[in-house]
Amino acid sequence: MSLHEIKPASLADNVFRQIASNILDGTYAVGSNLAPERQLAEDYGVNRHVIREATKRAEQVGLVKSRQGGGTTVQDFEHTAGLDALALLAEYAAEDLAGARLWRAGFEMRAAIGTDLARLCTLRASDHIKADLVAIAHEIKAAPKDSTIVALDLRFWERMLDGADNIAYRLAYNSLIRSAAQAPELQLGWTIKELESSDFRISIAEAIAAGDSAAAEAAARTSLRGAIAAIDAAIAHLEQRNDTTKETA
Amino acid sequence: MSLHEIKPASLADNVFRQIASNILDGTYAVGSNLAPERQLAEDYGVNRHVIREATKRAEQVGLVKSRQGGGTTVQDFEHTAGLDALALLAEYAAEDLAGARLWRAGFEMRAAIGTDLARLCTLRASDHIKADLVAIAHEIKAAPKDSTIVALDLRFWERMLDGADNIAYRLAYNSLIRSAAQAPELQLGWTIKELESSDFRISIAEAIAAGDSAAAEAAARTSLRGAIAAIDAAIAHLEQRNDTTKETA
DNA sequence: ACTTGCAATTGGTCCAACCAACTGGTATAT
DNA sequence: ATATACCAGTTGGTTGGACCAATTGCAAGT
Repeated sequence: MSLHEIKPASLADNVFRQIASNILDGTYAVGSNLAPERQLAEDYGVNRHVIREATKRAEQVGLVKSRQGGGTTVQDFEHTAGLDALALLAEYAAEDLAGARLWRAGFEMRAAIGTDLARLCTLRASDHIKADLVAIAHEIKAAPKDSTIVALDLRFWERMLDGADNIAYRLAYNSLIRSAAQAPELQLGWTIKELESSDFRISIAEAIAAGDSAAAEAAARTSLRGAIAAIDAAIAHLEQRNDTTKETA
Repeated sequence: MSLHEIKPASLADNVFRQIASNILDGTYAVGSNLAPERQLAEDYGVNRHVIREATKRAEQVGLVKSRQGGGTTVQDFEHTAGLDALALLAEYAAEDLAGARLWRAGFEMRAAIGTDLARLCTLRASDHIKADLVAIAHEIKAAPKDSTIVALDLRFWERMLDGADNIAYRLAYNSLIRSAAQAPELQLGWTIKELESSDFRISIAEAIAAGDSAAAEAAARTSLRGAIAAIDAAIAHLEQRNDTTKETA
């Protein structure tokens, strides 16, 4: 069993999470000001420095913007926050329609990146890396369908990132992983669904090893879109239920 | 002319930048500890709270990790940082080989996302948005090739993001924009090169409006890879020059 | 050689000020 | 009456010093 890392949860950490969640779920309106630091300090019962640390982190993510003398303004995170904010969104997302849309967004991005990763890997990866990919793909096929397979899949991706030599993809992938880590059980479910609908990455790895970038791209596309159809179905179902609820209301 | 936003550059801001740059360029070895906060405070000639604010921001980005009593450790940002870190990398990147690779990485990701964005837009965007896209595409064709065209292109993307309804792409795009903003002149150059090699987004917009997702995808792919070839050429040139330098050394 | 335990180190938090930019209202000048 | 200038309050930025709490490493004891 893999215990979750114990979260230290410093005071500033907690305050940051609360502020972030209030912004992300719309409790704090865009354009409005946060309460003054001194006020927040009193409200949360902590020192002002703790508040400052939290708001500064929020500013780093792009959730707020502070101006000396002018207060701290809530930003429109959809226009100001970077991909790092996705993990925060995932943290507070429920298992509802919004949550499903979030997962779909993440998987769609994963598919797009993964497809290009396969192409670039074919063009740039060393033979050593290509051989590794084939080996890992076979391991995945043989692995039990629990967290083991997720871990192996991560290794596969890691190797793809090594081979593709693209720092943007690498960092984006880290962001996606962080987001997915917010709901490990969902991640396991969707990942297995994705792998079931393909031959476990083998076709990707072999196309890369064979130097056929078009085939690698196609294999990756097919494979990585496996889970998306399932999520789409879940979304359609939730949307339908929502409509029904509205009608009966 | 558009003046750059005046940077307030608080003390913590400066410290953060220095720490970040030292980590990103490898001056601070991965796994090593930063100097203690009290020491850094003395070194930089600022209060310890300022140092804390800076290191906390660095921790938020994934550059370091602090443990009470145990010091602040430099992380391997390629494995711990998210896409937000790309803008930091871009900030300190020179116009050399590493810088060119960074730009290529960003444009490759932009192409991958943009291609899928076009596909999703075709499937999900409202007629209103689709009409907007066509209109903007024509504006781009008529626009003068200076910062005007970059601004218009941003609007085009913004509309694509609206239509595709994918929050991950939206946030990733923000990260990319932030990175590109670090070198506006380069951005202008590559963007024009990209637009020159296509018919100015019009084929994308029309395919989307026509509801032909495959055509939209293909048009986007073709168009968005325009600049990459040029960057590839620049990289090849720089690599060759590097090799020559080594030989003569 | 191993364990135990204290003491130094180092990040986390608090308190109490003061500085500096911004905001809004009031008084003054036109 | 409008516009300008100014002042005082608000609010983020910075400082200094102190104490708490987790970690680390050396030293004493077995």
